Amino acid sequence: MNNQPNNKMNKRPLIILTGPTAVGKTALSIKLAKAVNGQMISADSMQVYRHMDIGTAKIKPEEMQGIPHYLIDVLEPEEDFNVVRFQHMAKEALAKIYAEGGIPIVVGGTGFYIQALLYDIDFEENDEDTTYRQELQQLAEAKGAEYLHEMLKQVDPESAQTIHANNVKRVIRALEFHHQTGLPISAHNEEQRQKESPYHFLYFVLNDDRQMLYDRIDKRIDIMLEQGLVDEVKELVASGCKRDMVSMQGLGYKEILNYLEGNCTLEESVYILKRDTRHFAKRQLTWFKREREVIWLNRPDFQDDDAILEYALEEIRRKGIGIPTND
RNA sequence: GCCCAGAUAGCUCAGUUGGUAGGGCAGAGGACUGAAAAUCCUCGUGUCACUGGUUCGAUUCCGGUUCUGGGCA
Repeated sequence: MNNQPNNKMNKRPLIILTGPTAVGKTALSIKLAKAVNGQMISADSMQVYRHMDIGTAKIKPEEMQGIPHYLIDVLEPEEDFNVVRFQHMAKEALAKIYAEGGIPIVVGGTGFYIQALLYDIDFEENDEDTTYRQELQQLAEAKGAEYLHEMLKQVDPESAQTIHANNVKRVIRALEFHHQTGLPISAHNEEQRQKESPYHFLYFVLNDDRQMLYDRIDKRIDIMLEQGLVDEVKELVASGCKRDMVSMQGLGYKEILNYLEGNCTLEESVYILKRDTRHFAKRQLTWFKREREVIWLNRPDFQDDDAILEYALEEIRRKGIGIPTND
């Protein structure tokens, strides 16, 4: 029955539990970890930051129920965070979990990070010298997006074709990549796309009816406000956080910041926050839809979380990932 | 009760010097390989309130009706 090549049997197990924001990943992840002897690795670009609890809907220590969580509360809001850093830290966590004989569960909604870890994408490490990037940024501001896109056309016409001129961030990265390696990023990406995962994995995506999801997002934001989101942002500002920091790009932070700076009323900023969070959820779903080998867990198909868990456990057993039984 | 102004896409409005209409927002779809909770792309037919009339033809002009604002008694 098992016609997988032998090397696959040597791959280490990895369980991913993701889905759009506010779908209920955290609660399910705890149940899953308990059933599987799992340990959490957070794939969330904002929950890494300390002092950002309410706006990121971060899991509370008591909710962890003793299950180790990696990559939560490990950086100060002033620090930069990105995929490469995530990849490093996540790999370290993986090593520890494997050493202890646990099963890693990657939980979080940042699809790009999950992909980077799952397929061990090579980002062609270079020193964190960002001067060229800054130069390009200034160039874009001074001469316009088209100008940069023209530059890209010269060195990497293929990328120029796929990357829209208005998408300045990606045009800059493509130029930077070429500047650092002398190679077109298009070729590099194509190469990475072929990669097979080094893990024996299961990729679960928890989803819900769209309207349900949107209602839950609205409700969750109202709760965040009640819990003191505005004060949380005020404190961050008081401790020196500025809007150009990576952490302050998080939903809930940049909008409230806008209100605190007097650019709009609180009501307006909450309206925008809800709307942009909905848009974000949609973008997350678009990402997961095109990922390979994904197992969808659609809430309307199940009675409750326990039913979802049962189904997920079945899949895990079928995949042959060891579930130690305590009974 | 009278006068005035409106009634056009889910919301908010523009427009048609009469030839059945379009922005913004919402919403939907997509891209993404060192900012990713970021960044970017694509998608708009709706009894133009209802009803008579004028007209080859009315959402557009005229009359009436209903509703919504505002004003006057």
